[in-house]
Amino acid sequence: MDAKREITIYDIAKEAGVSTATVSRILSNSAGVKQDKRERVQALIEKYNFRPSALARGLSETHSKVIGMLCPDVRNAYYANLFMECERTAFENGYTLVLNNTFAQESLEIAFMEKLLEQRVESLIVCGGVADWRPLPERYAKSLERFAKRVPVVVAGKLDIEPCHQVYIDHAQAMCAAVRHLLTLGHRRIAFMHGFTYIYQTQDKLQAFQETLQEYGVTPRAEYMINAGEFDEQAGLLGMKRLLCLPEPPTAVIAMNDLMAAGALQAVLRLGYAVPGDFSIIGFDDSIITELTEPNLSSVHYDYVHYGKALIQTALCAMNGTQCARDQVIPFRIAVKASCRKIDA
Amino acid sequence: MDAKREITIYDIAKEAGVSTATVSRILSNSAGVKQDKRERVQALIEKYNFRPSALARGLSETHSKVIGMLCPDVRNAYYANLFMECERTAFENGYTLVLNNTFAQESLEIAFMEKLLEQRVESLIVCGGVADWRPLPERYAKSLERFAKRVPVVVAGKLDIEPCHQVYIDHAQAMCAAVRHLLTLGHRRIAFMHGFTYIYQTQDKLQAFQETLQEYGVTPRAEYMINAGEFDEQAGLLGMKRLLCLPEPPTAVIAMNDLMAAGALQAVLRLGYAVPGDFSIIGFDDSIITELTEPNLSSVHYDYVHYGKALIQTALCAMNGTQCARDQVIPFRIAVKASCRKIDA
DNA sequence: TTGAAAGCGCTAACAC
DNA sequence: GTGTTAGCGCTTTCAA
Repeated sequence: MDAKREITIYDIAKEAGVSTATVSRILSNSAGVKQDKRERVQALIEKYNFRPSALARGLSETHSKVIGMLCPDVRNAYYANLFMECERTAFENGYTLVLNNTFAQESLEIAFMEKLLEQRVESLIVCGGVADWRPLPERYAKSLERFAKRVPVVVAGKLDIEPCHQVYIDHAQAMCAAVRHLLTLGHRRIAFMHGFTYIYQTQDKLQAFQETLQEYGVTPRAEYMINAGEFDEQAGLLGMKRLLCLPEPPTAVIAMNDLMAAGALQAVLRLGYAVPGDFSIIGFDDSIITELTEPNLSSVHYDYVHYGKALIQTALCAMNGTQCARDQVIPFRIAVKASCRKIDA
Repeated sequence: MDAKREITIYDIAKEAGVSTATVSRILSNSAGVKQDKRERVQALIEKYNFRPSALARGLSETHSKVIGMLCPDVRNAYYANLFMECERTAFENGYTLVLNNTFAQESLEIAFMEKLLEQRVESLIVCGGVADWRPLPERYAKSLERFAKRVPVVVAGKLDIEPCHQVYIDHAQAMCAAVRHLLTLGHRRIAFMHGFTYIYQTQDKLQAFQETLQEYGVTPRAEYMINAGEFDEQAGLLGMKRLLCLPEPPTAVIAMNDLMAAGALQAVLRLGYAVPGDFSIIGFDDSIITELTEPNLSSVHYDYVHYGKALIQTALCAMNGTQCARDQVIPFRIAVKASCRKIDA
């Protein structure tokens, strides 16, 4: 299995009695090859199950036909969705998408970037991770900047590094919509449960949360804005417990994402309360998680198909030098499910 | 950004006044290069942020340092877990893992296999998808067999294609454990909700389910073995509804996976019953899903770290010709959470 | 310790 | 239409 050399274009050419150029032409399906030769070569290709080496081809054509992608953790449904959709469009365009999980560790992100650079990816898609931190670590910014000088990088999120393209969700607007949704349902005591504040999304949402409330004449209360630390279900559960202990608990809570919303839901149920009977909950991402809990969670929905497509298409454009917008905003909408109810004011 | 040629080893060699061989030696950190040259070259590498082309290197060394992986859908937590762990060990060993989502579509799987072949992956990890079908589609078997003739393929599951290695869970034993767990809790009316029966896991579990019950003097009932079609939460929900309509519903149900278990849980709750008060539910995979529902779902747990490591290590062994077991079984255990309770017989 | 040069497998001028 | 040949960027003998 090991000793045997891979069969090459030379072998095929020789046995078919043609030149390698002819075989190459047939491989790339270019016109101008006599039918008989074409058939003879095809037969040989079948016979030996010959597949041209992408390495050699890439070296020769000086392009790898691969796009790199960085995300903190595909186990997170949000990134899994993005990856899927990106892979789909990349594949449709003849590209391979190589994904790396960075766990939002700066050194790992940089290490993967170096590796992707060596692999001569023709573009890089950065989803979350250190790119979301504010302020941005200097070393990271430098790395990304250097990367962007060689091949286009498009960020799924906001990132003001000059040469990077950005495709993102307007979290402020999204938060605004979520708040309004709850206000419309009659809620006035609304809480926002977030995670670490060094993530720009947290900052944007936090600000929009307060502004929107004020806009509608509701004074934001400090005890209703809680930092749960992490962004997972455990944090959501703990955070919600804290809210429930308040002398005057909120009637509705907005969670930073579905994972935290699911945790919040558990906290409520465990204490014997009902959702949406006693408390309304809404999350962000509208991932599969919203369909797994009872009740199903209302959530801010993004069009992942569109999102993924935009990411890759932007990369494609940038790669072939076509003019394309440096910024793109992905629309969202409130996916109303069963976790929020109308209350009497 | 586009016109500029990538900097090469020649550029470095020239500017440093050494040969490319010397630069190459420095890149691979081989001994026997004078300190001064080494430093000069290093400086240049830094200066230009030079990264050797993996394409050229792969072509020259005739190995790509990449391993391919096929799975139906990373949005499924089970595959996401596997991928993560595989990526980790692959990376630790200097390999890149390229994942493709095949949606369990035969033609897509084959298309991706061809593509990976072209990329000269040094090994292939196949997780689920068409490989789980029984009988195995002939065209697929042929493709896989041809692939395996070139590079080692290791399957995360059972697959009796001669040259493939297998790392899998003993689903029969796992089912047996799940049944015994419920029997021990006093349940006698136990149901099993599965999906399509053309998946070998379904067949194995179904058989073990019946055998184990019989072994313990419980006669399996046809109406307690339901085929819900798909393997998702919707199927679980519908299937559970059917069970609840039975004149004599089961007191416990085993779901094919956590997704279906979550669906079953919803069905129970929506009809006003309690879990585990009125019904006990247990799933398979022990994915994050089990932590998102209330109550948390008991589930059959696999050690994903071990699983992923075994997959890659097997590939690594096979690649360098080291002797290694063709079959490996991954241990499991029952992760007891809150969805099953003891009942009086 | 170092360099020259021959590949690795493919593509794309360029010539016929 | 088809073949010759010069790269693509790196590694690795083989000599020096």
